[in-house]
Amino acid sequence: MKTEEEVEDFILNGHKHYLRHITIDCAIIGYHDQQLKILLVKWKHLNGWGLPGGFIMNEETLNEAANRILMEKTSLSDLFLQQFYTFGDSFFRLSKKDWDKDQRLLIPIPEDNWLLERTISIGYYAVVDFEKVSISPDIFYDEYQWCDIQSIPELLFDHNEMVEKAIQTIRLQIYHQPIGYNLLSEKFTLPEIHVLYETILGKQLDRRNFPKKLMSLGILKKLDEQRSIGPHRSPFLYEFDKENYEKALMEGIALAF
Amino acid sequence: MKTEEEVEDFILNGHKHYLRHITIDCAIIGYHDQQLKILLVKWKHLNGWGLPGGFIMNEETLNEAANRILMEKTSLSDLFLQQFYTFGDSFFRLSKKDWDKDQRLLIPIPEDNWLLERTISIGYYAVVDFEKVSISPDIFYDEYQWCDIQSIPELLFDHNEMVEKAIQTIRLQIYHQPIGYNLLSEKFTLPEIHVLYETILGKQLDRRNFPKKLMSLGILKKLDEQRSIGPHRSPFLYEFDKENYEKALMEGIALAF
DNA sequence: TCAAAAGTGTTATGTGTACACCCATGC
DNA sequence: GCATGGGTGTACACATAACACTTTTGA
Repeated sequence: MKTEEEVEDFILNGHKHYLRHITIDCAIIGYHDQQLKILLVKWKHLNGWGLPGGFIMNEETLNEAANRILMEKTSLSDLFLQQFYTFGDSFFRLSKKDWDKDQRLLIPIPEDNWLLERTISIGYYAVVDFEKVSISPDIFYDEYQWCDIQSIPELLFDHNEMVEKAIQTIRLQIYHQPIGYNLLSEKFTLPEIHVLYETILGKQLDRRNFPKKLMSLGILKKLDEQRSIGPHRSPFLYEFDKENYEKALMEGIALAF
Repeated sequence: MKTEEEVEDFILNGHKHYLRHITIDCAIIGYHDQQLKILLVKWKHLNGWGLPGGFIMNEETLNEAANRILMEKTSLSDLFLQQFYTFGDSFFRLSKKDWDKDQRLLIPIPEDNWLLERTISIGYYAVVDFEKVSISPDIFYDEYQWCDIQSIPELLFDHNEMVEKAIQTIRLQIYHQPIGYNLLSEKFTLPEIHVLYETILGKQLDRRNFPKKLMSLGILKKLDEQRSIGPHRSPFLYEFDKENYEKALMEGIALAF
């Protein structure tokens, strides 16, 4: 959606192609270099920050919609996307949207437009390498930022609650969901995956116990290669044991409700 | 909704009072006398069984809607209701509803009526004592049954998937959510809560380890009373330690996403 | 030879699991 | 006294957590 005509059509006729009252919002957690960040976008006409989101098309599954929205915002596809909760209880979700009249959209949204109706939002999360993500500008969002997870500002609507719940969920699922597939190269060293898990969990993990745990879960396979990393001892390379990880994933899905 | 006029108004004007495209379906698990059952209703005009459900009113939170729907179907209130997943990916949820033309409703549903639109459904579960539930007949459901959890027939739409996921969730959350508050009288014996947990989990639990676990979680309080149960030793009475259970619940909510 | 980073094993502690015998009650 | 069901404790296996020294590498 780039041109003025497309936006006008979306505002006036979107309700013919998208389901009303339902949105998907994505908590896109970015990891790079021992930092955990979340992708925030600035809503042009609202002058505030929030999560990227969108509507579901008539002939699209939820999963497809979440992937499409993620693709549109980050240009990444085939990520591990996970539904974590559906939000409809907060004060902001109870009434029609009373958006700032001082809208800076190309065309104003008419009163009683479908975009102003009350929405229920389904939350999905993804964990990505934020160095590899290129944000596509969108007509509704004019800025974005990777915001440190520790210092999230006040967000629009109930998006703070969403972020909190997304991070809780990721931390609970990290040993049973393939978080990490998209963050590490195919072969990686123990220290790499170690700091990744430390960063996501927000706490230190013992350097000797950590590989034991991963090995006992059977999701890691030690390779016979080492990586040369300068004036230091060469660490061994590992890869995910796909077969076993799939199995853990199945049990994890049972865990994930 | 009882009279013909009310139904006609619901069909023709419901979209003014309810959110379109979103439903709530309730997996109401019933327990009594070591049996686990699920409440199924027969949809009059579809000639098939499914879960009771309903739409969300314009000014209602999801939680309120789920409670209202449960109240309407079971006449029980103040239950522990828990959202467990939102369903929108199955084949049945992708297209408009192509309901049997041979409708046995009082008035036929017009083509392009809001009730025939595609819906996303938010699943909630509750666990109740099925002996204490009196089902209110509904104009859309003409029969109901408490169906044994082991032998669930083929249900309408994706409701089999919902039931499965609901039971998975309950089993995962049983030690951290106040499942049981509504099933046992205020004071109960160890054997009573023991068979309850065995029934829900579908497996045997060691009679000596089980109380240890509940005690170590701190959710149980032993009382100084015993109950006389005929020609046997009198079992001690217990009650839930409300304060500690609330605390467990808080952590459980974090667990429950 | 030095600095930086990787590798590795043992012990203590707690948690989960398996298991069998005695006690109380009413008939 | 007997049948029925309730109550209790111990031993073992396993997982988790704490902890420090040695090896490799390249400059």
